[in-house]
Amino acid sequence: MTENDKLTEEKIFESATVVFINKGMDGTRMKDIADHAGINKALLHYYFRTKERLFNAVFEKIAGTMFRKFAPVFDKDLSLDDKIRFFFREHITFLQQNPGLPGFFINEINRNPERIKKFLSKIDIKSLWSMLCAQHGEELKKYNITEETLPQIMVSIASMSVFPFAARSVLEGLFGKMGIDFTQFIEERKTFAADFILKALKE
Amino acid sequence: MTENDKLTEEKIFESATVVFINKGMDGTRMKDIADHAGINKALLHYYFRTKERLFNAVFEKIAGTMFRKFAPVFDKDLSLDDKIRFFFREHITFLQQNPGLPGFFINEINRNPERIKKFLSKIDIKSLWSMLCAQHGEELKKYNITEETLPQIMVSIASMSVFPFAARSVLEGLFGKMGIDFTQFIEERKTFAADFILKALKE
DNA sequence: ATATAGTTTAACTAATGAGTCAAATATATA
DNA sequence: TATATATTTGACTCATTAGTTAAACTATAT
Repeated sequence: MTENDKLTEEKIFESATVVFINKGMDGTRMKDIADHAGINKALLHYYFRTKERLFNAVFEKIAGTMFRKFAPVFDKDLSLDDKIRFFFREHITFLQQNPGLPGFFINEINRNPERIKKFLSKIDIKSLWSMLCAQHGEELKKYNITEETLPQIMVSIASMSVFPFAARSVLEGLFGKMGIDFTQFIEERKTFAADFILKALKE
Repeated sequence: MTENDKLTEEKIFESATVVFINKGMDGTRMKDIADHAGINKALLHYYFRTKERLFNAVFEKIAGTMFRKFAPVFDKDLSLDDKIRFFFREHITFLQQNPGLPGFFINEINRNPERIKKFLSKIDIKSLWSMLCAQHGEELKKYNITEETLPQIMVSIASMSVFPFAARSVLEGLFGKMGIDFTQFIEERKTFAADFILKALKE
C-alpha cells in the first residue's frame, strides 16, 4: 500500500526530526527514533537504510527550512525599515515555535562543516545580493551602507535573532536570579532588535 | 613523584581540553585523548576515574575562562564608550585564539542545560548589575538605557561577538563566493561591532 | 479458503568503546 | 645491589548500539 507507506515513512521522518533536534546526531539512538514513531528498529532500516542517510535527509530538510526563512528579506516589496521589522517579527516567531533549531544547527555545522558548505554552494548568494542592492539602492546610500559593511550588518541581524535561542540555558541561568522571564525576553526582542538595528543604521 | 604527577595530569587535562573542544563530549573517544597525550587509556582512568569526571573538569575550566572574559566590563575604570570598544577588541581577539570555544560551548549547554545553570548559580549577577549601574548611572540615563532594555543590550553585545564564531562554517560558505575572507571579516568586526552598538545606543 | 505480496517483528551479529586488572617496568631508598 | 613503592601497560570484560535476517503477520484478490 503506497498510501500507508507514505504515512509510515513520514511518521518516521517526523520522529527522527524531533529526536535529532533534541539529542543531535551523536546523541541519538536509532531505538529512540523507533520508540518515538511507535515502531521497531528494523523498520527504520527498512525505510532509511542507515542512520547517516536518515540524518542527512533530516538535516537537508531543516537547513532548507531555516534558510527559506531568510527569503522574504529578498523578495518582499517593502521598505528597508519595514523589511527589518518584518524579519525580526517573523523570524523570532519561527524560532519560538522551533526553539531547539539553533542549538541543533550550530552543533551539526561544527561537527561536519563541509556538509553545510556543500549545501550553501547550491544557493546563488550573489544574485540575492544584487537583488537587494537594486531594491534598496537609495536607502543603502542614505544609511551609509557600503559593500564592506553590508556583510557585517547582515551577520549582526542574524546574530540578534538566533543567538539567544542557541544560548538559552545561559540566559535562563542569568535571568533566573533577576526575575526576568526568557519567554517574555524573547517576545520583547521582536521589536527591540528591529529598533536597535534601525537606530544603529540611521545617523 | 608529585612533580611528575602534576606534569602528567596537566598533560592529560590539556589534551582532553583540545579533543573535547574539537569533537564534543559525545564525539570524543578516551583513546583519542590518550593518543593526543602520548599515553594509554588506562592511565587516563588512573588520573580521572571516568570520562564524565574528566569532561566535567574540562567544562568547568572552560566555562570559567569564558565568563572571566566578561569581567573587565564590570571592573575596569573606563567610560561606557571605552568599555564597549575595549570589550569587542579583547573578546574577539580571545575568540580568534580559541575559535572552537563558541561551538563547543553551545553544543554542551544544549546537551546538558542543567550543568551551566548550576555553574551560573555561583555567580552573583545582581551585584555585577548594581556595580554597573553605580559606575555608569549618568551615561545609562543619557543613552536612555532602562532596566528593561539593559538585558536586551547585553545579549545583543554578546551575540555580535560570539555568533560569527559559532556559525563560522555557514559564513565561510556564504562568503566564499563573494570573495570575503572570514579572518578579515573577524578582524574588522572588532571595530565595526563597537561602532554599531554605540550608534544604536546614542540618539 | 488459499495463495500472494506487502508489512512488521523478535532475535541475532558484529563492532565499538568505557572501564578494570594483574603483571611489568621504572624509580627511590637503604 | 636489593627491596619497596610508584607508575605504566597490554589484554581483558562488559555494555551498548548499528545493522541483518528469517519468520510471522495482514490484507487482498482469486
